Amino acid sequence: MARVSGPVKVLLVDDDALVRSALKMMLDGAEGVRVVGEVDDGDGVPRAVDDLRPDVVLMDIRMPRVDGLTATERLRSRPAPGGDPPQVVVLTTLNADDQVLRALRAGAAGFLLKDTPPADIARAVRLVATGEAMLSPAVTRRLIDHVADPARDDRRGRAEERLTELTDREREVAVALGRGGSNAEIGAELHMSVATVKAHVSSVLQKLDLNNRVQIALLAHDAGLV
Amino acid sequence: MARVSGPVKVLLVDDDALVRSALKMMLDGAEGVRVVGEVDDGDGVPRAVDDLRPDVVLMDIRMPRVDGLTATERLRSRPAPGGDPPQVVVLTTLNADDQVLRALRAGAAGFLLKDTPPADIARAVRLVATGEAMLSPAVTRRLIDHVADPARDDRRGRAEERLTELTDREREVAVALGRGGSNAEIGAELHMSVATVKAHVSSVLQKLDLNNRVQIALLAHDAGLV
DNA sequence: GGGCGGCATCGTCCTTCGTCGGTGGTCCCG
DNA sequence: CGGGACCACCGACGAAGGACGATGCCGCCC
Repeated sequence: MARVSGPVKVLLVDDDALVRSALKMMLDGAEGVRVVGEVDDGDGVPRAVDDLRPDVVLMDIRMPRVDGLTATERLRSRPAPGGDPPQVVVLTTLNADDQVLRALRAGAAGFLLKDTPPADIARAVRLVATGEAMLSPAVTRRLIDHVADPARDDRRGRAEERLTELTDREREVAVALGRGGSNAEIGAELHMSVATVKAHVSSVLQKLDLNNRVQIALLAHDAGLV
Repeated sequence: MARVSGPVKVLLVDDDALVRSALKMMLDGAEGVRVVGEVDDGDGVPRAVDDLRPDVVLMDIRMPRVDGLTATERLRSRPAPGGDPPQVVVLTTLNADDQVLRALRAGAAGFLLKDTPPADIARAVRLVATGEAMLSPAVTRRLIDHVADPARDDRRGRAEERLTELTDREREVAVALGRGGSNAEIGAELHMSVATVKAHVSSVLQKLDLNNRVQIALLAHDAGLV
């Protein structure tokens, strides 16, 4: 994250020469940004990065040989031959949930759709160079929907609520069960005989209206007690 | 999400009169935005929303009586007395992970830090009115780090990987187990005898080096196969 | 074709789980 | 004080789970 001064060095990765030249023109016209190289496929990225040391890589997804997501994963996870790996901004036309997530998990700091106005692309490049992040509004929307995930959230809410009807000891047993322990292991951990563990387990089953220990374990997980 | 034409109607919520008037001046000077009201605390929001029908609420977090997050939760979850509830953009000075998440889960479509340039605030207001979303770059960064969650992610990666060494049938059994089924139920579901289910379970236990069915169920969950 | 390895299927046998009943302890209420 | 409700604890026993071995089926490779 140690950027010094001077313009942000950018590497363009896109299989379409027209797109590349448009981006180059646009970015070189912008303040504080300079295009230092271009590559026409994901497989050329590592080499270009080593040679040119860009601060930011502007990466297309769809490319013939190695796609942009794979290239991003490789780039961000490799042993960094001298300094941090460059930041990656993915630039694509399509906005699919799994692609966004995969890109961000791979370490991308930006995800822009190709309808992004030129000024914003330049701005995104400068931003990610400082360690911050920028997404297209529609992508932001998707990401928010993903983390908000009402389904998961109220699963957890309900699970927590149900666990409150348990006694302390029962809850401890339930949590230990959530780690996958056998009755014997739980007994050892909580200093009680196997018979007692069973009694607690039975009580939990009855109170929560469940059929077997697996369901207790899953519930404990949903409640986030593991 | 049915916005018609005309300027976006905005309600300001902030306990500081100075901040409100600054925002009002700034927004009324901007294209396509009009401030239709101001409130000095979260408790006044429902009333103002009913009276003024804003498209967007610009909400501070820290307020004396009812804070902005609580107000957002109430606003977005109530039975919508006529049309969709307005979109909420949270506007605050501090960028804490739990606050961001809570706001977004409550239904906020924007989260801006108070150092956001005026033009961007107006822009964010127009954007969220159309159903998209906007976050400050630093907030985006946090959110990305949250979803990327290396810990969870490679738990899942490893779980998936380990499950590949199973045969199809074994994997089916593992998934059914992940739903909390007994051997008898699994057998009925997959048309095989209890003895066969047990054989598959045993095989899975051995291949994955686990001790009991609970651990299989948890692994299946980590892998996201439920 | 014979032999070999992997898979799905099942029955047998021991281990673990879960149910049932019971003890002692605390607290509270009439 | 006597009873009732709740809790933690335990033993015994039938039911489910899990280990093991066996069978038949396929595809593969000398």
